[in-house]
Amino acid sequence: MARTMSTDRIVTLRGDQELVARAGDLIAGARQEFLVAATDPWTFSPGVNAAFARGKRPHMAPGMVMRKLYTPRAVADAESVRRLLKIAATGPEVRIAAAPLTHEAIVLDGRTAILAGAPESGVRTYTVVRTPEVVASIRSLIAATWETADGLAAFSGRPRPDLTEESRRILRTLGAGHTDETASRHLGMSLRTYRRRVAELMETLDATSRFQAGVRARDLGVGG
Amino acid sequence: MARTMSTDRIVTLRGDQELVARAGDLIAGARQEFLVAATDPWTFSPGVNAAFARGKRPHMAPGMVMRKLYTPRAVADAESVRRLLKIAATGPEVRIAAAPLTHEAIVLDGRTAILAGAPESGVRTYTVVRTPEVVASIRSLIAATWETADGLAAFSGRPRPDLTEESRRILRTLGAGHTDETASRHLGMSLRTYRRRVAELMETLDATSRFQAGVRARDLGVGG
DNA sequence: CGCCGCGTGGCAGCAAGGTGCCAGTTCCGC
DNA sequence: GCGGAACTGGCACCTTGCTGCCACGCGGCG
Repeated sequence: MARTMSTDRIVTLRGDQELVARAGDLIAGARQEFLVAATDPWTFSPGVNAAFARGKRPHMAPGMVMRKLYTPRAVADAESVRRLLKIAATGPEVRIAAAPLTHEAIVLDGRTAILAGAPESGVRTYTVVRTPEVVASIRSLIAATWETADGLAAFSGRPRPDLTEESRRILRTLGAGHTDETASRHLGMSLRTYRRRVAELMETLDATSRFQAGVRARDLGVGG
Repeated sequence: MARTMSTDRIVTLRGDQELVARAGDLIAGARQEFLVAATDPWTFSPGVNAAFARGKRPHMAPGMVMRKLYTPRAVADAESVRRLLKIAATGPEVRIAAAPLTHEAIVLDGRTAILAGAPESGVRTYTVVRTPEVVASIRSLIAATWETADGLAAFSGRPRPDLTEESRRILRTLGAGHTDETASRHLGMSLRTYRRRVAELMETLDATSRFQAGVRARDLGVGG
């Protein structure tokens, strides 16, 4: 029958100090998975960065999944993008969701969720949840948003390579799924030259496999 | 200081009957907003439809926002799409998120969340949450997923393939530009199995080259 | 128990992709 | 005309990707 949860499964903390004091070790103790969803990397700063400063930082162990999901606000200017790229360089994956994430959320190892609430009379509140169903739901929703979010690359202001008409034609034949053999004949050039073109294209697309090249090409709007 | 939530703010219900008995009025009582995130319209059926059958159905009042968010599985075949279109015709907005929503969630008027958990010994459990921060977070995440989800119109044509989590992982490693060798090791499977998976994936993507598969994968929002 | 179906992994062999090398051609500018 | 840079295509060789075949292990099922 209906069963009320034990009270320690959900706790509200008031202010950053209390967050650090009560949840710092929790955050640092993440082992397999560390998910963050927030508007930008500075939202949590007052509290979480204070914790991080004391070494209470989740360790980037091998096999650890560390994902940070932000809103477009996090890439509003070039400076912000640079800071994000620096974050990404230290290990975590970073993506930008199209929609605003008004409430920051952290999920630790799929077992604990830390949810930021609106400030009450100037003091930020944080809710620590351990109820399995609730944490699983939040984790699932973050995963869904993550899935449709763009990688940082789309925002790093990397100038999109300007492709010649021939390059576009080659990308189209590649996208058509032909073999190099038939594609080259179709384009009226030798196999050798065709492959040379493809190699050059992959260079400009910064791709190391044809699959990756396909993804990148699609991002540029060609290939389909 | 730390404050433990009052115990009635989070309750776990066991089984559909209990859901109907204890939360039926809650669901029917939604006035401004009714959000559902689930894999497909039939996941909740045993419990919620039973409640609906007794007239405990949220009323489509003017000004009421009623949104139903499903996964690609909900539009896996033409029959399912038809049923969804019928649902949409009665009022609610329906969208399809690219990613799997493994845990069903309902949010009522931004004040109450009902989260489905995994069945325990055959009995489905539902967790009713009223903690404001938790509900607000879940609502925000559903909104973010909703924002990037596609309308039903995009699917009334051909059904988009329903990819498993493993498939997504494989597409991501492909998109990362690894060789099969390193990719398979990274995913902890043999080279042979990895290639088998890739072959299967290319089949479902209807691609004849890896480049083409990359393009198709990008169209589905995975691989980057 | 044996038998099945099923998923996995190793191996072999082939197909496809990728590249260094060199010869031939074209198109400059001197 | 001459030399050289730039581009092309053929050849050879290697890597990578792809798949058929078979063996092994595992969980039902009679």
